[in-house]
Amino acid sequence: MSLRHALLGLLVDRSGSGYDLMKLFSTSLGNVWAATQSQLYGELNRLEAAGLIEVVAEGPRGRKEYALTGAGREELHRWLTEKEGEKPQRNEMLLQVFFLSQLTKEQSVEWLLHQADVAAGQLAALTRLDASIDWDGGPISLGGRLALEYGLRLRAMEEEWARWAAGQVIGPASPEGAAEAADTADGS
Amino acid sequence: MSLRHALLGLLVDRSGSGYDLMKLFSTSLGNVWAATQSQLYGELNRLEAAGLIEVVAEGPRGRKEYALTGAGREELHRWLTEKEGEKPQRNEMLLQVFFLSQLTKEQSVEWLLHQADVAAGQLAALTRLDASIDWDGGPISLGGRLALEYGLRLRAMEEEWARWAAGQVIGPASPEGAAEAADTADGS
DNA sequence: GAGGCCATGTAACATGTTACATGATTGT
DNA sequence: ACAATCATGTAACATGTTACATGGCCTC
Repeated sequence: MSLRHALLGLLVDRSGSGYDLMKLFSTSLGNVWAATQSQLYGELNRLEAAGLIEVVAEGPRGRKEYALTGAGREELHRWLTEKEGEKPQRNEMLLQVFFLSQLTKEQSVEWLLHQADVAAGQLAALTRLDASIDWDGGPISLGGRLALEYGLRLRAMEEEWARWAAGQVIGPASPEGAAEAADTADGS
Repeated sequence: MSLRHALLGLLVDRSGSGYDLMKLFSTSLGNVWAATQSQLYGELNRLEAAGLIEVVAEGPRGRKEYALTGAGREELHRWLTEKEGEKPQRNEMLLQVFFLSQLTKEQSVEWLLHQADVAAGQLAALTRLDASIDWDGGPISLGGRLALEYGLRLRAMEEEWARWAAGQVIGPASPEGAAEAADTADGS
């Protein structure tokens, strides 16, 4: 139930409407937590019913501007300090890796190099994002910087891993791969 | 809908009952894709209704042993070769990082070092797992090894990142942190 | 015959996705 | 007036979680 906490966190130091919050999910925050518009408005209503946020202003087009209540601030703090057990993990890419043997060696290598390219592309996108943000002393900026650095390290790791894995598939010594033996200069 | 594909993948080179498959999810495969017993039995029935698997034997206690059909094998292959757009990402730990400024510096550092310990523990667990598996020529073993290596690199990265992040929180130069200034020997 | 494992399932609920619906306001 | 953007919502469906229900088989 972390969408709830994402919303509380965003409302900590500025009030905003669902529409405002949506824009944050589509940009910076979307890199660590995704949410659809549909989900967001529903959750805002539930948060208000639970007394964790309240409407502090109403604007044109039915705009409702929300702010944290004391209870909301407490809940956010509780969530940040609790230690929880490990959550179930899911990584579709790794699931596919598990069953990579269903493909031919050539297909597997191609697949892994594609993953490397995807990771490289994500790394480039994060690098661009990094350059585009002015890291002045905003309140979210420390956390944002740390999260971004995680992303940079993660994608770099993924690219390296995928290229390494492609090498593993080809094999430390692949004697039967005669088709691609263009050069006979492999020593030792 | 990847639970479906996880089941297809597991049934590729050996038939098995829901109970058998459950055990795989609680051990090796559980590291990349989690599933509950409840979900699993439901999905098996749906897969059979869709003609992707079939009951090849019935045993005691209502045991039903499933095997892939041709259509199931095709679907698995399709899933492995399709290129899909990026899925919504969610990482609760990073979400918390985003809002770390709600804690004091001391609390933030403690929190980050705790994350480092968690990652280190996971790394140790994977290392133990690695040592316990005999990597003979099983059909799943190549994919399993690659996935495990990903996990090892990921957790190592996470630990390093968390320790680095703790350093960032303390600050490149923290003039007002007088309490911990035990040594005055910081050069430059 | 009793306890432990084998084996499958249902029900209630929470969370997330996709598509659609509705309309106000602003700028040109 | 027209389009773009602002703004909130509902409905149907898919996926995932937790708890409970039911009973057969095997070994000691």
